[in-house]
Amino acid sequence: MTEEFMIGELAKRTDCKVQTIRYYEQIGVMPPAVRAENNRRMYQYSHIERLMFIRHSRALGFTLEDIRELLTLSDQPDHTCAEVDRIAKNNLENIQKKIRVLNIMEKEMKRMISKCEGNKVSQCLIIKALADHAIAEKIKKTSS
Amino acid sequence: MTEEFMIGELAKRTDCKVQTIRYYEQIGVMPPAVRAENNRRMYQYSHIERLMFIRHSRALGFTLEDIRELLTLSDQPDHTCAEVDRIAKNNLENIQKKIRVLNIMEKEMKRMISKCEGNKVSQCLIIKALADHAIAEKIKKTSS
DNA sequence: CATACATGCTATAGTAACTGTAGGAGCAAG
DNA sequence: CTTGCTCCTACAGTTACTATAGCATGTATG
Repeated sequence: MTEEFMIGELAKRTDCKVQTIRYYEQIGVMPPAVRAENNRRMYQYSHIERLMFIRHSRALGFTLEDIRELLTLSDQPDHTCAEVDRIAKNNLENIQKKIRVLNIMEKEMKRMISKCEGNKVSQCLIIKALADHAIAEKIKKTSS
Repeated sequence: MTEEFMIGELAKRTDCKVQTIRYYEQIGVMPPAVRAENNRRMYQYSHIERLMFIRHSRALGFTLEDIRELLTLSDQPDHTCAEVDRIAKNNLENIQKKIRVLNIMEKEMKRMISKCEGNKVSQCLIIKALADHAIAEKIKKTSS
């Protein structure tokens, strides 16, 4: 009745590497797989769903710790989703923090590259800029 | 004449942890420090410069491998700075790639959060979105 | 002079999220 | 019967640090 398949098939259907699936099982975000007689992991559709949830969440920047929590919460249908909301908002903030830092980096890199005129290293303005400037503090302020 | 100081002082003056300096020495981006009689690492002003170069470069997103190359190049004043340019441009591209991915993540996260109305987990649209949507492919396309 | 505290040393493990490899077993096709 | 594919376990490697253990040395204070 319920279609069963092995790890390679699950990997294909979720575009996730076999080792990654085994890793997820090991750290407990995927349940311990039921084994066939020959010791091979057997999966069903529900595992595709769960793994998809994990991969989508990862693609959105959630940590595996976040995902562990989200999965626990999604198993408690009557719980308020305030926790879910908190985790999601926290993730959004982290993303925005990274964007702010990267925007500064991008600006600085563009500035440095535009100034360099392809001379010798001794006159290279990129090298000079790296030795001199105070970008580190800017980023420190921004990311806090 | 030339002022000498120990690792803690170097750490303070560069805002870099002591362990990080030792780590940089270990992997060879900082030179093996000259040791005092009591085996302690002794530094001079030139080490501040070099370490600053490293920290600035790291703050701009260069990898330690990039930095290793940049340092080698900066020791060859007569070499053209074409290589420096290439490394810098590559770093800029990596930054821009990350920004593109993070912008998509941000948009998706905002959309998800805005839709959720603080109900029960069973109706939580964040959980539903994580189970369903196809953000992963978007990001895959973008980052390539 | 004794003691406490700060700083230094080495060596090793831990972090995040995988990815890759070694070495071996089972199974189908040619 | 051999080739090739997939599966298994267990462990090492990646990046850039950070932290810890256990010990030695140096300085300041009572």
